[in-house]
Amino acid sequence: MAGSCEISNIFSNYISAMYQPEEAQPPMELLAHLGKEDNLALPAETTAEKPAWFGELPYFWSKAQVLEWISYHVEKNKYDASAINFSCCNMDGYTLCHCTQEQLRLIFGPLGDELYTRLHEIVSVSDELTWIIDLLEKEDMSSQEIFQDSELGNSCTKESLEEMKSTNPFYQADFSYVSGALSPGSSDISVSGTGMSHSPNSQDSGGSDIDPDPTEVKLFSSDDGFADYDKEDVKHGKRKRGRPRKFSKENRDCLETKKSKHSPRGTHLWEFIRDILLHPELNEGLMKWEDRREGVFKFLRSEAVAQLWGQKKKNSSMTYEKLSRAMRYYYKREILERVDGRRLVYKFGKNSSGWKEEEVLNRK
DNA sequence: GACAAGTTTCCTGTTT
DNA sequence: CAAACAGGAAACTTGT
Repeated sequence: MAGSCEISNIFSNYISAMYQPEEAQPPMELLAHLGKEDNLALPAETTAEKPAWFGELPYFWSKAQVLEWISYHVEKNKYDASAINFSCCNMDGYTLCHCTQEQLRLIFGPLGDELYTRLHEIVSVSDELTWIIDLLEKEDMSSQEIFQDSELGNSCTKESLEEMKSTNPFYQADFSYVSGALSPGSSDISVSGTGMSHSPNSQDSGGSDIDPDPTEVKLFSSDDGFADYDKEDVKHGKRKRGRPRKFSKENRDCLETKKSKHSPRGTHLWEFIRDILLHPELNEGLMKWEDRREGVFKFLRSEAVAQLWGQKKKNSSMTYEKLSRAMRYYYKREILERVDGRRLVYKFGKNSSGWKEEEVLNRK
């Protein structure tokens, strides 16, 4: 997995590149819409000098940003910092996000609860970004328990926490090492893998036609109960046209964990595609630029991309065929342009944005 | 509840 | 022949 700084760049890049056209939402607003001015927004006069952690999601904070964030809350709460074991604060945002409330309480005492709450308020705005976070999570899933992540070089190790358990007066409860404490609803997809994790193969040999990759597609495939609802009906003849209902609202609510009431706008297919292309380090050979300047790109593993899109939309029956129909609708709106004679190749049109190198760089 | 936007699903036919 | 492309038609989801 990439270092956290790198990911942090990816992330800010992602945020800034995202949903720019109509919404024109700068990152600041993205976070500020939390509305609670005391948890994020700073006093008006300080906003010219934003703290390092502001404007980025905690998951991607560096150690320095984490420290700054902690200091901010220590100060804000007039908390007696002498009670804090700062040797345990040497963690990056990734680690911080994985701390349970108990762990934070263990490290920070009563302030831990406050930190936990604040942290997750910030994190909860990241719903629209969770597909990337999910990918990162899954990439990491196999590799370690986060507190042992030598790459991150955290001094807040499992051992040190264990040790604190016995010595720290704040310690009250058991904790597990990985809590998956990201934004609520971020992982209700319950995937066991995207098929993207560490597949050094990703036959970039120019063809998607080898796409199928059955093992991989199987990984995507659904346990979520929506998947095959229609196949039977199709076989047996009549089936309503168009998208069938999945479940009644009640049933769906039972199956899904809580999700923010209105899923954020900006989850458009072309943006999803663009963002995959903008983060080759994350897309692991799903797609590639054919002509970066011109915005020409190609699906390398079309079915895998479709599955990923399906995951994002919680629709496990997504296929490239359906995805491509949606892509074709973009021709009329000039979000995409046709590329004749080339299979699986598309081109961004004049009504798309955020993919050009200048645009991406300018927002860094 | 109506409406619009953006898909999603299905289908038939064509091209590669 | 299979896979991809094209587009019409209709249904669905979500936000306003």
